[in-house]
Amino acid sequence: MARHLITSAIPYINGIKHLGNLVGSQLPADLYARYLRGRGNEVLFLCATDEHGTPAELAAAKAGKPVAEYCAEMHAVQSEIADGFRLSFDHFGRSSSDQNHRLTQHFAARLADADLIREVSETQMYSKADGRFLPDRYIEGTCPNCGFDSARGDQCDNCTKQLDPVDLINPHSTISGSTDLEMRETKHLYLRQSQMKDQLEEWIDTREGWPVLTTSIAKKWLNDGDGLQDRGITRDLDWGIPVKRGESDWPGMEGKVFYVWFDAPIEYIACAQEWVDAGKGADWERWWRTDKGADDVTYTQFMGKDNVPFHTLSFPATILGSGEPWKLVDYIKSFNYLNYDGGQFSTSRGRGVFMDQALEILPADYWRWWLLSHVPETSDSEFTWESFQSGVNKDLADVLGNFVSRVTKFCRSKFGEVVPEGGTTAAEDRNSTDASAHWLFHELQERLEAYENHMDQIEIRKAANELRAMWVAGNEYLQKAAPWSTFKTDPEAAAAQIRFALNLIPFYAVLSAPFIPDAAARMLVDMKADDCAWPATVDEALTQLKAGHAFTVPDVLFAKITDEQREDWQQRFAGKRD
RNA sequence: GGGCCUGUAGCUCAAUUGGUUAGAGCAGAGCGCUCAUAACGCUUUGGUUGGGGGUUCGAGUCCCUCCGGGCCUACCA
Repeated sequence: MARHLITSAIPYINGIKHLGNLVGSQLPADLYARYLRGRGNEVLFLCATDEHGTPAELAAAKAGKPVAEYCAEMHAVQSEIADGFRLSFDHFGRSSSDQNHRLTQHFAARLADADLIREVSETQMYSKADGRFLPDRYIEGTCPNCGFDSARGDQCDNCTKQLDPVDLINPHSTISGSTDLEMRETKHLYLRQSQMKDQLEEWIDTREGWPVLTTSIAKKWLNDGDGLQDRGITRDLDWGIPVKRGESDWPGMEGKVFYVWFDAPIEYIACAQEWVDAGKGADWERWWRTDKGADDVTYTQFMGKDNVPFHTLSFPATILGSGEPWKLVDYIKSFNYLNYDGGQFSTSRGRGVFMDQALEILPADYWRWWLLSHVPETSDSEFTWESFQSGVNKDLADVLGNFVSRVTKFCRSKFGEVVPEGGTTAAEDRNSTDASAHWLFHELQERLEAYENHMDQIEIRKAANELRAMWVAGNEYLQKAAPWSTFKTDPEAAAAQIRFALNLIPFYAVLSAPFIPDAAARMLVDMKADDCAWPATVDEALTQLKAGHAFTVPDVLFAKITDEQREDWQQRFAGKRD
């Protein structure tokens, strides 16, 4: 039994995430975790909320709440929604946890001891009215290059020229609108990533089979311009992890906190500690310390492409630089973006479907299936209501749901709600004469192998295609075998055909559970087969339900999305979130 | 500006990394079935692989060029 550590990029705290965020890391990570657990592996699947930084402070202020209280509330909200989507985290932690405070300060001390941190004095824009230093993009003004009047301090959205906030004409704070700004001197800690460039590059170069998206972004940062740059890891904020060198004060750094991108990945480790402290596990070090049992752990990270530089460079620099035997990531699965109906999902403009709204209108399985079968693996992909409706109705309702319905109802009407006796199926006896059953049998063997291979490789779309093809094969079998006409002349043979077909239901349920866990669970419950495990072989799996085994005809597994619903939702989610 | 990715059937995507006649699903058309959620199955229409040029016995795949889309560019996270 192999051991797998899986982390999803941690979602930012300042609001409910949209479907694009969900499909870019948490959902595929959950699919993989469920699959590996299903196959009997030991899995630790961690996620958390990313709670520090300027946007969190501003969101809290807007909500009129202390930032700690705001974050606690939003964590609870995000946690509940994650449950709603059946995201099977072993623990959903918080980057603001005590554990992360201590660990982040510990890493900073180790890096300082290794001479990988330097102090830099610099000037930054300070807003007196806001009482805070402002990140460049929170300053707006007129672009000195093109005259655009809402250019941000980091870049002009109109002419794309990179700017410095002092270049702006008539700069003002986007928070208060105040023009009372000044450049103030401040001191910050920088992680000397440039010192580690060769080490990081060698590590990247020796990773095998990583997605092009992952390695190309990493190489770009390593070699662009003057190479990998040192990175500021502290900020002048109130809310965050206080800058300390381990447990000691850091002279000159009073009142400052670590930058979120320094402490957020460390939360992956701290989260395992939270998991133990919450009483859910016994030993976090055997997952994270290669000197304490994590040698045989396979660690896989999931994230959107915007997170790649931090996971391929900054976080490994932190780990390698510490000189301690922490587990490094083995495989980084990164995703492109999901667009919404011809444009981007937009949190700020309320465009698209947000996770809470999605669950209000349809069960999690609908979203899980469509999103995962259209996950943006090779390029950006697009959500449209037409595609969603047609994908869900066709795949889930017509192909899978209706299969379950037609088999169980036919059985009930001819034999009762019990697996019928008589004849032999191709799974029970390779010498059976049911040619169509033999066809199905071989079809499923091939498809199952392909499905497992794709899931092992985290080729999600391809895996979804194979799974769907197995559902289709069940319908093909029924059409070939036609038990409704067999029954008229040879009820025993029809009984064998139906027994064979009934066995497909728990088989499908187990294989489909990573994609559609709720429907899979209902299928198993109704078939009184909740003890079914991942199939070792197809013939073994298809003889699970023996003659005489009682079951219940399931309710409709997936109601179809009507045209009226689709049009209604299309309108409702086109504009502003209410 | 620079870099990376991308462009394949009406739509969404494949194509074992240069190797037979470019394949699936959806949508469309025809036929069949009547167990089932008006569901299912079979057959079928549909392509100058964005344009042009080149390398090669052979190019969707490699090179050049043009056109379109996207992302990143280090102080949002």
